[in-house]
Amino acid sequence: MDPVIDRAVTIGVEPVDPDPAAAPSTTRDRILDISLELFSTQGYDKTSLRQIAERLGYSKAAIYYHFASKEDILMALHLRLHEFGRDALRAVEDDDSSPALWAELLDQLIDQMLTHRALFILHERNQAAIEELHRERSDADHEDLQIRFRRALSNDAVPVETRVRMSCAFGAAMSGLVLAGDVFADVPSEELGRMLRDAVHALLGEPR
Amino acid sequence: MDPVIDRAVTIGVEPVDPDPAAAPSTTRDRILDISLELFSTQGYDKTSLRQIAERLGYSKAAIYYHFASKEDILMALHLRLHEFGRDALRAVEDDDSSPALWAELLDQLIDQMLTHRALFILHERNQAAIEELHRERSDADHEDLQIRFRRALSNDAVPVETRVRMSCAFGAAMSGLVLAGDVFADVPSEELGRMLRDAVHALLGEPR
DNA sequence: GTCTATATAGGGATAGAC
DNA sequence: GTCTATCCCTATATAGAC
Repeated sequence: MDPVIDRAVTIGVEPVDPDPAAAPSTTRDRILDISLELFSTQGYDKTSLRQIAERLGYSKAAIYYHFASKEDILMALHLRLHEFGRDALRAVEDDDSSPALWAELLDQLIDQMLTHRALFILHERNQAAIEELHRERSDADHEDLQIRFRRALSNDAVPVETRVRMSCAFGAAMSGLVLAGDVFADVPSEELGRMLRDAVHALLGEPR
Repeated sequence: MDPVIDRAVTIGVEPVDPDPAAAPSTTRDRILDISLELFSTQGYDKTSLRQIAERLGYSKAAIYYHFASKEDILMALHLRLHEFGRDALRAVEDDDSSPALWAELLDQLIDQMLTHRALFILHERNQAAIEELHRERSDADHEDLQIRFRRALSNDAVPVETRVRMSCAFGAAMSGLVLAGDVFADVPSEELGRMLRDAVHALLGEPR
């Protein structure tokens, strides 16, 4: 039984950061944190394992004890986000994708975005790499958030005008990630969150 | 005088597609079109020159006759977008970034986005690579659109609430690119454009 | 649990024949 | 204007010592 295989294969979602105040203790978590930072700033493809290893203080090969591949690191980070999104997504059910529910969903998503900004930026800036992830591994029951969002926007029971509005509301909520880099960095999170929710409701509030 | 160097260095913006109906005649244009397709679907980093050469029907090295590097291909595509954006950007001046002007700017941008969808998706999905482009080459007078947008959003003369709204409006206008892949593909462009403009004006129209 | 050393492949890029 | 052949480098990943 090679312990390397034993651990590396285990990339399930572990409880995310039991104590956020404490610095990451385990090597595995440190790898994830360093990777998150590098991936979200330089991009996944431009970041090499050598670079991660340098920051880690260990050798490159050490990473392979904790992760079976570079992609597995990305996958672990992706699952983190997925975990946060799952709660928010419970609200929106397949048969009822009303604007009201959508607004509720976005409210929660805005909170998640503001508290886990780096994680969202990672996804925003590395869409190609993330999609590649899904293409290769039809990962059992792990159904992607993006797919479920798209399904909601495809629901023919809802008029197109409304669905476009829903899409716009999503774009508005996430707009901080795309264009504005750190433009609104010094605006307190609560305040920014309020403004974003206002915008979302301006788009979805009165269905007309 | 090596003709290779002579041409490869010339990556200026040439008149984009004089006759859109005709298939691209020059090899250079074919390279750009193939690259645009591959870059925007698979991502810039995941696309190799070998792959482009295959589709082209030529050998890998042939590409180097037309472009000095892989990055130069991306740069040429980036300049295409830049050209389209320049017109729209003439409206928004540095000293006056009012919501009204911003709305006007977005109206034009929505049109550009709908007619040059692939080009926008390329930028949306390869932000990391594009930024790398700017980091290396401080390309003379070529000032990036993104930077100018950010400057407008940083203008302290405008209250934060308004600026966040402007950011949201931008996100709403571009929302089709991010989440929805081809969800609204069968909605006619004019109709979709109208809906998007509606959303933008809902966010910026009545300042409160 | 971490390291060294190494294998292997694929990438971008060059030189020069045709 | 296009192609072949080749170089060189860096990246991921493996084997196995400590």
